[in-house]
Amino acid sequence: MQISKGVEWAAHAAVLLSALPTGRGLKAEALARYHSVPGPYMAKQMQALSKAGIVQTARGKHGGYRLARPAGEITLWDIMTAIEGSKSAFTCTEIRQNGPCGATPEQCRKKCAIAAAFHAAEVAFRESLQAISLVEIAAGVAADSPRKHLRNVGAWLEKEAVAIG
Amino acid sequence: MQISKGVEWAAHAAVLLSALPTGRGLKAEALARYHSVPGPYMAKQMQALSKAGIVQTARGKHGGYRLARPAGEITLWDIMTAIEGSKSAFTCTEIRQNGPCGATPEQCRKKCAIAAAFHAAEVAFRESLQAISLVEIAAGVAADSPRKHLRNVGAWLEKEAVAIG
DNA sequence: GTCTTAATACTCGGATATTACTTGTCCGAGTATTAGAGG
DNA sequence: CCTCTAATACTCGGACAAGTAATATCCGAGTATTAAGAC
Repeated sequence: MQISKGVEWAAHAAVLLSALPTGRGLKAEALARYHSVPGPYMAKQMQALSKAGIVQTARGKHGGYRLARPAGEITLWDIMTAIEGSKSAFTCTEIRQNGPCGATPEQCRKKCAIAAAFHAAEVAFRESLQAISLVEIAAGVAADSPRKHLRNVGAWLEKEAVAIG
Repeated sequence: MQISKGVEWAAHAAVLLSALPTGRGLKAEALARYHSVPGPYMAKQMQALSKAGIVQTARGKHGGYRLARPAGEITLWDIMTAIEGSKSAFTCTEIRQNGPCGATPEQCRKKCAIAAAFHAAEVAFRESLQAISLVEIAAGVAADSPRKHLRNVGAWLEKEAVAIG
């Protein structure tokens, strides 16, 4: 039960992109530099977000990443599944069918009770994350930041942002 | 985000132990044989349950494992944390403090908004699992099993069970 | 001066090593049985 | 025949390899710029 570190990076990167006006973006190297994380691995996470349709990309000299849809329509669950994959955390190997008292096929119509309990818990986890979009995250971050810090971030973004149509 | 296979095995083993009357238990080899899983690895999971205080052990010739408390007081969350450890799935590395616009220490009084959202989701996950005890699992399994199968299991348990004081 | 074109510089994308962890296995520590010898 | 003792057989407990996935990295594919050359 371990969430990949890439999820954290991708989430922070997405929040940063959400601070940009529509039509502007950042290149992978800038996203990595902003948080002082290894550039190539950051790029790998951004590729995953791209394949999941969360960010749009532009190649070439003025290339970079921008959000593919409004920040309010991108949840933390979207980002997590983009990086980790959408397979469920608990995988039932149906060991109830094994051994001297193995369950008969007709008993297995219904899902194994243990698997069902874990899947219900995962649903609760998913719904909690689906309730949080980049907008709420950005608002929370802004509320905790002094005005001076927000100005610094704004200036940095203005310097690094590129136009992506 | 992957739950160890050992959690599944330990959960099934605990449910099996809950079917025994108080004061009786099973040895690790029997638990493994019941589900046709590798014996030594099954034993490893049982050791984890033992260290977590979920099962009591007896060594020696008539050794084995029995539940340490009533099945109604053992939840799936207990079993999962016993195997996987109780550290949270999302680890915040505080990358918001890095880079050219790193957050100042006073901003970090409050938890990072992203980490807070993930931890809230984990709480929902945990509470869902804490609501399910071995009793509910056993009841669900029994409801789906034909009478004949339950008799087979009962006979097998009677044959393999050992007395553990 | 203007248009075409080819070279170029800079970006993303996928394939490639390295490390950490889960999975699977082994041998030593510990205890009730039990066989045997002595009383 | 009973009791004490020591050997024994069987269990759990922690230490030890093998396989797999996460982490970190590199080089090739693709595009806007741009500079040169022809008209």
